[in-house]
Amino acid sequence: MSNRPNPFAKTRRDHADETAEDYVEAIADIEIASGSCRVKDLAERMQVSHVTVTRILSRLAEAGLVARQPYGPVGLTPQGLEMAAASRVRHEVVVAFLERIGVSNATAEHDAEGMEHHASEETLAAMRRYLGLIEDA
Amino acid sequence: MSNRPNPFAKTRRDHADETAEDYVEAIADIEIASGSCRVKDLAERMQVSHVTVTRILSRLAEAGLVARQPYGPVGLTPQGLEMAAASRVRHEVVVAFLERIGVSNATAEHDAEGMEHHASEETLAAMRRYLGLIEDA
DNA sequence: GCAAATTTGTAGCAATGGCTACATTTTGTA
DNA sequence: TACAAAATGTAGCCATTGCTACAAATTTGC
Repeated sequence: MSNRPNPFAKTRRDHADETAEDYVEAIADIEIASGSCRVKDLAERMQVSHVTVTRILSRLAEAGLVARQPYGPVGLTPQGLEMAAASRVRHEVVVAFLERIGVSNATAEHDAEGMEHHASEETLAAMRRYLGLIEDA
Repeated sequence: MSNRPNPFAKTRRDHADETAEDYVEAIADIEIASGSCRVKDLAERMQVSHVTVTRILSRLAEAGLVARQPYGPVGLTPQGLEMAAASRVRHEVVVAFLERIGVSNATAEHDAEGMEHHASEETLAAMRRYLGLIEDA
């Protein structure tokens, strides 16, 4: 049909949460790749100024996701690590799924970055099923 | 692998453009469903206050996507109609695709609302291919 | 036709995320 | 060690998108 009363909405509400997930995931990646994560690393990765990174890190620190000292490296709290793990799983599922249907790795990585925040558990389950990661009907 | 240098980024830049597409698409839908679109209709649909709608419409009007007069109905310019058509096509592809892999209609509609803005042409092409809408390898 | 209800507009506040410019701290190196 | 370079922090600006509260216009209903 053509009607879509309001099945969606809310889509543009939780950008802050998406940002938190993106940063937490990036921090985990950078720590793994480089041993430690610095503000500069995040600024390069997110392609924003170090100022923006600093402000967002402050908010994440208040939220208990990130731990750090002035001029020091950026670390994740247990809560942050948990979020990073969950984000990573979702990211990898979406990337693998896109690649499976024929999308190049580069595009899959790019698109997944934005799509992973909007894929519900039901959709992720469907993707896993398609990938053969689970067996149920 | 574990490395994702910066293949993505930019994801959280163009929220304003996403908003424009969402509103333009909603306006087209509402016009079709009700004959005309009012500020109040958009407020209900987007689940925000009428104030937010009014301000966003002002911006869209400046951008040449929307045409309207004070206290009057909301209309789309030719440019707005074009954007709405493109958005609708993408939306329908994503919804149909999600349903095809086993996602319920309600969830497909919901998830598509957020995902459609992050699906590149390459990914949309892969979805169409999967749906059998195009034939090329 | 006029009062009440509904709709829309405007003012002004908050949070988020961009930025530049400038200050400060740390690091690296001569 | 001392100075230069690099990395961070801070101040302050802008745009976007939420909101409530209040004003004005439009529609409805009697």
